[in-house]
Amino acid sequence: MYCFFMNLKGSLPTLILEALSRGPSHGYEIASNIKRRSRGVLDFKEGTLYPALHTLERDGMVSSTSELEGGRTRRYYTLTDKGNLALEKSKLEWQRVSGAINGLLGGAT
Amino acid sequence: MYCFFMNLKGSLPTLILEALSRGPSHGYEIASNIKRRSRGVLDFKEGTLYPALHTLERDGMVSSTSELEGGRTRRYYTLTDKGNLALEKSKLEWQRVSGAINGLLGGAT
DNA sequence: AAACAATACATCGGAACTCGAGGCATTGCA
DNA sequence: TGCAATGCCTCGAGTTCCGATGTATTGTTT
Repeated sequence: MYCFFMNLKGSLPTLILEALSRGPSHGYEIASNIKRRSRGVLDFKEGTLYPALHTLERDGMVSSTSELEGGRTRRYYTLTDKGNLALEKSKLEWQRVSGAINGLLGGAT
Repeated sequence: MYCFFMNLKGSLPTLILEALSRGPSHGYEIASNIKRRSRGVLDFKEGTLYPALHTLERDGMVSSTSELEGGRTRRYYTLTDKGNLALEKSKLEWQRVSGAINGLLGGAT
């Protein structure tokens, strides 16, 4: 049964920032939170998530500290002011674009 | 001012099929209709549109006939039954995914 | 008449996003 | 002992999209 993916390229950075706006977190936790809170609809893989986190840090959207907890290495990410600003902008952009698509797919003229 | 693109990878084929569900049309007209009906928010370029149309035809979602009108060559595309089915599926998928993102960006738990 | 925008098609290279596969290591449960 | 879950990472491949470029006609403006 043919169906387009609707990958929503570019939504992951925004979703990561949104997750971090609730407080510092680490990669694995961010991914599982997005999956859980979307009831499994949004399920980004590790090969996508970690590079995205690195890019966000490179661009100053998040900062990170590596910590050792219970034998496991965790890299905790924190939202920066710049990242918070980008989050707000991206939320508006999402509303703008998804609203437009809804208008077309919903049947508006 | 940093802001993520929200390219919405994969939405163009669905938008094309939706445009064709209103009747046969040609590439240039499909693009301008999407732009006009979305009030400029959705503005896919030619380098994106024409390859997408070719892929849709290759996959049997649309069929085309080349016609000469007023000196201009126009390739008219028509939605096939397969394309119509894919459109319905993709609409549901869009609601599923965009709804999930709305849930996260809107502040739901 | 010349210049230009709009219409109309197409292809190509590069950038960006995502996945799958693979690698490495620890904890905890069966 | 084996296996799932946790936790990090990288690499290659596929897909989408844009910008640039090319070709050609129509209609408007200067």
